[in-house]
Amino acid sequence: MTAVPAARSPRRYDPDRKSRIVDAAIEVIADHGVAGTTSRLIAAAADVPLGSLTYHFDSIDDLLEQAFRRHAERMSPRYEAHFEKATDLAGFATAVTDLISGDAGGDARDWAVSYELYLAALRNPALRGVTEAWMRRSRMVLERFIDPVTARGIDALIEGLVIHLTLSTASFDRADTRAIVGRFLGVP
Amino acid sequence: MTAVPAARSPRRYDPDRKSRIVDAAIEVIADHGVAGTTSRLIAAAADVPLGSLTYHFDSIDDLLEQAFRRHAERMSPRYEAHFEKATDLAGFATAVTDLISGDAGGDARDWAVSYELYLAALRNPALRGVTEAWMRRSRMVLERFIDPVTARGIDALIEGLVIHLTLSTASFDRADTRAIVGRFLGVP
Amino acid sequence: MTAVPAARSPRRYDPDRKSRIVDAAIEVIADHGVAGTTSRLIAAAADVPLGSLTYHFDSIDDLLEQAFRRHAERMSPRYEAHFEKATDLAGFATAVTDLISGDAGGDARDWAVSYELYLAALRNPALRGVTEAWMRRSRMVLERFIDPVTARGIDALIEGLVIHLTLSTASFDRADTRAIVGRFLGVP
Amino acid sequence: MTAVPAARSPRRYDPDRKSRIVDAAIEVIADHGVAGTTSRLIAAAADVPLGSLTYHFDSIDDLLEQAFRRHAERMSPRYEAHFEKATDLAGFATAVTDLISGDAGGDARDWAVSYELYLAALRNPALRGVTEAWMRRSRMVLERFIDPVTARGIDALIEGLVIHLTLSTASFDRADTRAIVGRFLGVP
DNA sequence: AATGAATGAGTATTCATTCAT
DNA sequence: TATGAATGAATACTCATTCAT
Repeated sequence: MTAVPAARSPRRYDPDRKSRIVDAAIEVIADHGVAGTTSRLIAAAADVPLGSLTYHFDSIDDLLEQAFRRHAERMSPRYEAHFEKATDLAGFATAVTDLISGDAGGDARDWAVSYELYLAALRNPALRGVTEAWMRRSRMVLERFIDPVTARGIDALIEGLVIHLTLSTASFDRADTRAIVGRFLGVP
Repeated sequence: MTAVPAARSPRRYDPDRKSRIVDAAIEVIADHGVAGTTSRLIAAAADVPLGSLTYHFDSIDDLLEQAFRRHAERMSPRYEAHFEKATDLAGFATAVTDLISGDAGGDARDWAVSYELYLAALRNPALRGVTEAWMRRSRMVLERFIDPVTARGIDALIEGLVIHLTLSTASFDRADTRAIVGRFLGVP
Repeated sequence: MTAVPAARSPRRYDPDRKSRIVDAAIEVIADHGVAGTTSRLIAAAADVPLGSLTYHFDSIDDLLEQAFRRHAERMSPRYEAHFEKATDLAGFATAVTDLISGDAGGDARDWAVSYELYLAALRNPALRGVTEAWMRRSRMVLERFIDPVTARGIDALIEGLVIHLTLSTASFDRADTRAIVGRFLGVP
Repeated sequence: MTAVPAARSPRRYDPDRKSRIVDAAIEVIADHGVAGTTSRLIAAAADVPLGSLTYHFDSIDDLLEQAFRRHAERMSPRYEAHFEKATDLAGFATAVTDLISGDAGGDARDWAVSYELYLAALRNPALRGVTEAWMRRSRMVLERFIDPVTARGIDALIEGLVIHLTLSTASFDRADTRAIVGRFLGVP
């Protein structure tokens, strides 16, 4: 006697839905920043109903945390791979320069999510673990080529130069970047 | 038993109220981040009624922009003053180290606001002018001691080290910082 | 002495809530005019929480549009039914007179909503379709008895007389109305 | 010792400011409707400070009432003048047709304000006097040519036709209007 | 006499979250 | 298990009006 003859649920058995939501959250953070990220935007990006979010996650903060965690865990291997082929200090300097100049895989969106993560971690201790792990892994890669203190310096240099590069509208000369890196490493 | 008319803060005529609101906004950004900044928080921090905000500012975005602008304009002179006393390259290296180690005036809150500004500028072109001006002034200070390319490197190094320092729970050795800076400047 | 938790209307599952809100909006427009219609008034009239309005409607303008649409669609059949029983021109003249004098179903509130619709349509093109459809249907009814040009005249006459009747505090003689209508139709 | 050397008040001695505000209110009603009319819009239109409104008027309702009153008092003489030159019934029919077709002075904005007045009067008894006076004067003009009952009919006919003409996107034939008027007056 | 700064009640709307189904 | 309707606190913002100057 009821009108609708069933057949509506368009997505039964959707095993990696939870994972897809996390990916969607990363995209939304990249596009709108944490400040502009809402449940609705994430649900829309993941193409799932709104209720699905609070079903799979305790809260939106929980979801954001998982999104940041995944982002960091995804960046680390890329970072590592980027330095894989470098064998000597000159090759390392080139790899660092590539990374800063954006010739590597990581694009502006990825960096933006990373900065969102940094800022979020500043206020949310639960995210400190994520940033610490990320920094530790990055530094371990760098320490394959240089001593720990210099690694810390190079790490910071990369961070700072990418930030300035991202913010600056003025063009940035690759040769300058190479010179800065070379100067720091003692590799002209 | 009826409602107490009580101390209705009779704050009429309050000349620099607008300015106070901008200051309050900077404080709220420092405490809660842009993502957590609301009209109510700012109004409470400035001790003004809610309506006062939209009377003095076109929108909350307008207010945030003015807050960031003031923050940047307040930081620049401090930055300049910090390097005032340095005369030679060794003194400069010490000043840079002081700045990074937080031995200078700028505290963690100031840096936090700066990073919020960076992130906001990433999405709001209106703020690009603010970040550009800030970076230009900083670099001009550094160029009193070193060539433009090196200045760019030191600028980035400061940025990156402060970020990592701020995020890291692990302690950071001042001597290490000095070593990194010295290495970059060729001042052991 | 503490706040009474009391009868928190546990109205979950309320199938035709959306429809009820539209009806409530029509009532509020009738009572307060478009100028005095607010979300809160509509929500109160429909006995739903405020958030329910923007859940079901994109905006209050969207809701008003749907309310006007429904009003027009509700009036047309009544209009048609009113002329159902008329068979000749004399009967038609009587029906027209009844309509104007308020002896028909439509009451002053209905007319008020119609005028609100007219005024709203003057500024909101999206409502033009509603008024056009309404006028087309009304005229089609009248054209069952008279030629299109005369129908246009009678339509206008009804409109104008009802407005004046509604606004006038002075009493209005039914015989006068009948005389006017008869004069126009050539039915003494 | 104070900074600003006076010389600021750009509008001292402004005797008909109050009158100008009333005119501005009429314009704002024409442009935005009563629903969209605000103190700020009126003040801006009159180029006076906001405080000037509540200085000269008890409230915004008081101002609106005066605006409507002036509008009606401005329309009546025009209405009268429009029929001045008509001498016989045929000339009268032409004048009525002109009025409806918009060939007379009154433009769409004036009619819009009139309808706003009608609707406002429906809910605000204070405005009834205005609409009554307006209708009385209009009818007196018409009664120079026709008997009171017919005048009432013609008055309503004009009202209704103008409304429909204003709302209709479809073009309206002047000859049709003339035919309708002629039919009513018995002037072919 | 005149005003612009100030106010707080009110506006529509957004939001993360709840919950009956 | 999964959802979409539902919620109410919170959001930014508007408003007519007040009032110290």
